[in-house]
Amino acid sequence: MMSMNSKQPHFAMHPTLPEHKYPSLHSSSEAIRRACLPTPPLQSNLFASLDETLLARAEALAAVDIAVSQGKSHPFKPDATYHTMNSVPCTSTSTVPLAHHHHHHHHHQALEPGDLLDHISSPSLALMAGAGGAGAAGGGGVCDSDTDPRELEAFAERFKQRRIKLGVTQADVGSALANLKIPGVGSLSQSTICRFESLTLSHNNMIALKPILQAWLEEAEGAQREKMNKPELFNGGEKKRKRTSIAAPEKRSLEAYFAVQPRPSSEKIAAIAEKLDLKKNVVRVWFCNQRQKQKRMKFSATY
DNA sequence: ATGCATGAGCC
DNA sequence: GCTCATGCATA
Repeated sequence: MMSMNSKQPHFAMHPTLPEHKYPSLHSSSEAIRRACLPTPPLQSNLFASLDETLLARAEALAAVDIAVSQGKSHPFKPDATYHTMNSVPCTSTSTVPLAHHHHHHHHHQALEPGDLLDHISSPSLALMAGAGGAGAAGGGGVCDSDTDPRELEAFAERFKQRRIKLGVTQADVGSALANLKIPGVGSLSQSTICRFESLTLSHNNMIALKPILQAWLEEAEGAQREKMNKPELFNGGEKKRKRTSIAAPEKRSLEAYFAVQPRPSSEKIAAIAEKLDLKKNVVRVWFCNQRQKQKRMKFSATY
């Protein structure tokens, strides 16, 4: 039990595993999905022309899309990307939570064919059968059932319901985590709690957060029971970041490009940025976020 | 609930 | 420059 060394400053997911997010079940389709992605290393040269073709087609599609959608041209300067961040770590007050630890495998731009086989080194692949029992040392051990997408989904749902029953908001949960005093665990934002409940996090992220939220839930329910038993004792009771908004027409174009080339080179990003009149960095980040979005559990259709 | 962004760690 | 975890701002 507890294959992953999930403890460490925070929770370090796959420690030394070379790659691979989806443990067992759907690893195959995941692998297939990735395998379908183009862009092997050498592609730059060999496929340069092909790429251009694809790009052109995407552009054409996008152009048509834009033209047809509405005569409306750029409603405003999308380039208004303010990095207006005052370098001051304003909210850092309680934001010293789980640092980001990634092991980070790197399929670079190429996807290892080994994806299909890498499960041979999977950590908790062993016994998946007895999923039911799930002794799961509540402490933090990660047993097989913890990596089962269905179990995660079920837990997320139970979590939300019990959280609501406790009359606690997502934001409350996030800040309350810091009181758990779990080494390496600080607070989390409402966003993250929300994403956990809606499964819009990566599979690994879900696995890492589950034990923490489970610990909070158990403690919160325990505390409430305490109150129930002794009601008498406990009665009563810089500049901000501006979010860039990409207009619908531009967004449709980006999606068209993405469908053809999810990982455009720096040059292509620049070209796209110019055509859409967006800042290059905005376009780059958009692609990054789009890729990340594809990896969210919810969209990892495989089970 | 979700779009755009930052930053860490790695290549 | 990428991935990944995460968050602020906002619809």
